[in-house]
Amino acid sequence: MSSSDSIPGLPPGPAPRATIADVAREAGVHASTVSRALNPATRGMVTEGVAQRVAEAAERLGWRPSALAAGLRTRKSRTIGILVPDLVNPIFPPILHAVETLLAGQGYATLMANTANDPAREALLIERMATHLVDGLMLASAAAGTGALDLCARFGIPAVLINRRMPAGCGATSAVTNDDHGGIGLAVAHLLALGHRRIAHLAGPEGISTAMDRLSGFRDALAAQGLDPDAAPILHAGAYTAAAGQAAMAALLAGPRFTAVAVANDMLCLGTYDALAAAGLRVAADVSVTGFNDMPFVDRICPALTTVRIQHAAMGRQAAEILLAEMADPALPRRDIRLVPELVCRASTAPPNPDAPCP
Amino acid sequence: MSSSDSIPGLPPGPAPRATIADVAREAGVHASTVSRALNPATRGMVTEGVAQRVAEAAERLGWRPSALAAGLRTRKSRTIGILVPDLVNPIFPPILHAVETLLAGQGYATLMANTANDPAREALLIERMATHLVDGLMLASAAAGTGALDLCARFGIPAVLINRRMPAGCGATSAVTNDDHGGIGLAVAHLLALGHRRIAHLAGPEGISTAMDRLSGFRDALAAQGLDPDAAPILHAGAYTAAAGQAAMAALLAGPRFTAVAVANDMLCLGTYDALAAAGLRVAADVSVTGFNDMPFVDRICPALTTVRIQHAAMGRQAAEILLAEMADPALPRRDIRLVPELVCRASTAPPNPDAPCP
DNA sequence: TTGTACGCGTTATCAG
DNA sequence: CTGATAACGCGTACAA
Repeated sequence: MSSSDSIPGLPPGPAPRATIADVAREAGVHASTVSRALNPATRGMVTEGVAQRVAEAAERLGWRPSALAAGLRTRKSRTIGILVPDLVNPIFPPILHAVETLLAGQGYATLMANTANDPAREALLIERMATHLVDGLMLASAAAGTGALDLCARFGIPAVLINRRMPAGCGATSAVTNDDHGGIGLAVAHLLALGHRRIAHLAGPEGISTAMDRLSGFRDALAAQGLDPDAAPILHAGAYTAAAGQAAMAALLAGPRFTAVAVANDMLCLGTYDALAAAGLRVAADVSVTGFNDMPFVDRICPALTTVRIQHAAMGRQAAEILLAEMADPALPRRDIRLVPELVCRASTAPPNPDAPCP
Repeated sequence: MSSSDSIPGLPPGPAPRATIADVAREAGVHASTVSRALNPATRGMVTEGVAQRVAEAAERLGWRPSALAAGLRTRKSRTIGILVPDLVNPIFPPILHAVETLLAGQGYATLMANTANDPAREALLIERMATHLVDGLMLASAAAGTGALDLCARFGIPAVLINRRMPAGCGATSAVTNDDHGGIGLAVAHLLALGHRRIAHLAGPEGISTAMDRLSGFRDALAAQGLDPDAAPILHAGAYTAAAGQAAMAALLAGPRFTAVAVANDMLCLGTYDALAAAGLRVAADVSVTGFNDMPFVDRICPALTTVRIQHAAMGRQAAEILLAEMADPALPRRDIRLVPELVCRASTAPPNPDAPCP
């Protein structure tokens, strides 16, 4: 009975896919021999001549192993999932790109999904990935607490965090993040060196680890220079969006005076530029602005943004490497990688202008 | 502290996945009944009470169906693949985002991969997706001919093209593209209305359908106004990158004079800006520039780019809808959707300046 | 070195 | 309406 016979009850598929049994028949060997001959790990168990015959037969029939059948047997899908909050946020594509490239090189397929920062959606997607038996999961979106990690644990899926850390104590998961604390310090040091003393901080949304780390880095950097962090104007934006940045910056401008602002995120800077323009202030000339991320094209905006560059690609690559390593050996100690950022000086910062308008 | 670190009574470590047989035992029915009760399509075949008991048992055991086992049986993985040339190119994230969102809503998982515009890599990735038994494939990267589509046909995988069309005659595949021909016409009409008569075209790489369509649209738009297309300076960039744009623009500037340039792609415009600056020319004031795509943040560059806006998200959404429809009914006629673009006027275009320097 | 036998978890079919 | 049974395609102890 040939496997290409139509199976009663199943719709007549257009493609009569060859199975391992077909290859076995074609090569004049048994199916298990085919399996051994074609699996690199077990090729040694078979005679050179047989291996060749099998390979030729497989080629002739255009046979492709079914990852589903193999996975069902091995409990491994050679598939890895990655969850990002919002693909349209330009910091994620480079990460995703690096991840996919590395995983593809190791023979893994990448299952991608957007959570839209919605915990319920995130949970649903994780379940779906569990259903698809992903071998590992990369979370760039675990903003809303430990729910996602709990799910991974329940499904027994190895996980790694990207650009996010859980609160201290929940350290059972590796994370690859940027050194946000030190990064914002670079920006503050730069502003101080330019002569600024009244520096504001436009912080990210409360509860997000990058926002908290950058805020504390900002305060510590001021304190290190003998300035009082409590005297600095500080405001949290509602989200990492241009609109939220504009609103927050407008509010900041209504408060105590400052000559420079260290912003927690490039996207917020776009709104910051708008708010300054609306207030009749010039970036750099009247108020210096620093960003964070060095996302694509901020070197092209007007004026070019001085910002803290994150190693996006390295982040994705390292996270993927760590995940693969922990999949191979779950007993491996968890890691907490902080990549070191770098300040990129452009045109949005300048010495304080004593003649600047009000703020 | 995680809530799931230990379930009392169960051994810690790798999660003991429940199977359908466990649920059947728990609910006191047969495995087939469980399958029927939990599958929305067959729920009607079981008693209400039984369905409820089964659902509860499944919930109690935390059972998740194995997509692998189900797929092995049904020959459907509820997974769809999407190939993009380069995730870092900002036109793709919105497309991918829209695709994933729509597919997720229909219960599909999205397998994503970068081809890096490498046909060999593309072929490998398609094979891998075939291996994973994707139910359909979306190709945003079929630049190098019909090889990809041949593979899909051989594996019997329904496919849809995004932002790319095959040469006429290869029309066995649906495609969702932008109306590139008409789109560049909008840009040319705008430049003509401003008073420009010597308009150049910085074209995209030869052999890419978007580049060819935009080029012919450019020529037709000139001809429609009684201008001679053959007199217009035209040069192909080597790739859709800023660097290629800069090189091509520099070459264009060395040729016959023009007061405006319709560029085939926003990314090329970035290089165009550089080349103009290097030649001591001001964008808009000396040479008007139009782009194509309206990719993120070109409204923020200096000067803000006048460009042709593509409906990226709609492109992804429509393509996904078409793919799902054709998967459901392969006999459906193939479609060739052209989305209509829109001109966005910003600051990179102005009336011709008679006093401009040389070009 | 190769063949045999079985199981991975699910669904389709047929019998009751 | 439900139970029993047989695939789906492959990997792998175990036997030969």
